[in-house]
Amino acid sequence: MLRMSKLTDYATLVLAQISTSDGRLFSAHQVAIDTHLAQPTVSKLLKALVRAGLVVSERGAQGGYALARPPDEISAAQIIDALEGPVAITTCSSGHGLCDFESVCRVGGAWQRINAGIRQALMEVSLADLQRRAQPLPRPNLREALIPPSVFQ
Amino acid sequence: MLRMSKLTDYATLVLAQISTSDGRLFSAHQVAIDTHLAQPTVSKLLKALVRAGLVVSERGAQGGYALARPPDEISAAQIIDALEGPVAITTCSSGHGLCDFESVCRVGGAWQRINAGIRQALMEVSLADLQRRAQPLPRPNLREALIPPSVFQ
DNA sequence: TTTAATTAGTACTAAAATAGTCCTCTTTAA
DNA sequence: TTAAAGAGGACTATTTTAGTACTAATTAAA
Repeated sequence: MLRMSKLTDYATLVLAQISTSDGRLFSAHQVAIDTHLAQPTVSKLLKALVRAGLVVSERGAQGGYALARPPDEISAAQIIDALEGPVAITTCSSGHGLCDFESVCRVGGAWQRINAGIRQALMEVSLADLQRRAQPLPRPNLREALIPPSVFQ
Repeated sequence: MLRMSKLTDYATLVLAQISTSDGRLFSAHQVAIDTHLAQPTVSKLLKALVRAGLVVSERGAQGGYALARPPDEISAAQIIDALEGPVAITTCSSGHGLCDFESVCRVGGAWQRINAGIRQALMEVSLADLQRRAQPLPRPNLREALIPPSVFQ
């Protein structure tokens, strides 16, 4: 189904929520209220987003979270990576030649190259884009992604 | 992780294998041997591919499977759909407004539109493309997918 | 007409991934 | 000193996915 996990979807909501800050920090508690997500889930998401560097945190009373940089400098690919690790549509595309079927595989790296194309397109979509309703998003050119480099030289 | 299931990956191998036919039918048994996949798995895949109309079958002794049409008329999107149902990267993007968070959702249909862009790109990639090693693949233009239709009128 | 090869359909089981929660520790403002 | 926060990790339950098995239907050929 080529799907993203629910948590990544939630993370987008969380990021969009804290992007509305006027400079103050958002506590996980407040974000949970605003997004209607359960607080433990929100905490988990925010911790992952901090680890990925998309969000900064301050500990202690009056602590909380804020975006690490403006919404137009946070890409959809980074959001997905933060929650799920690098985008990879097949087992072998995330691996390093560990595929059992390599000797008989007739589809070579095609899915990997498709994956790279999608990933590149997702890098060009920002959180700001995601928040803009009915706004343009890049459509990956997967066919181009399969053209061997020599064609361009 | 935006991933495809293993079975979809296998299905690509299976399709590539039967595309080598010189007109004869491939039995599930033979495909299993050629691809090094377990036969029950191959059977399951082929049944799904028949149901999706990508492959045709003949029952009975000497029966077997063949591609329903040439490899360049079978798209990557169709292969994924056959095994996993329509591509949808988030729960809400596959649904029909059943999302619990709709009232507070600040990201509207952005992921859905990204999904549509990826899907469109995958429709432009054929089985023949997947078999060609190091060949071009369309890269979806997701940014364009987010442009509201009015912009084009 | 019988048999063997072969697909169709469905149900089931086991394994893996995902979602969600909880607990303990650390930090910091009041 | 206390209470409000985040950090880190462990754990459980649920859902999804992969894989297998069984039975029925179909057809060529002996």
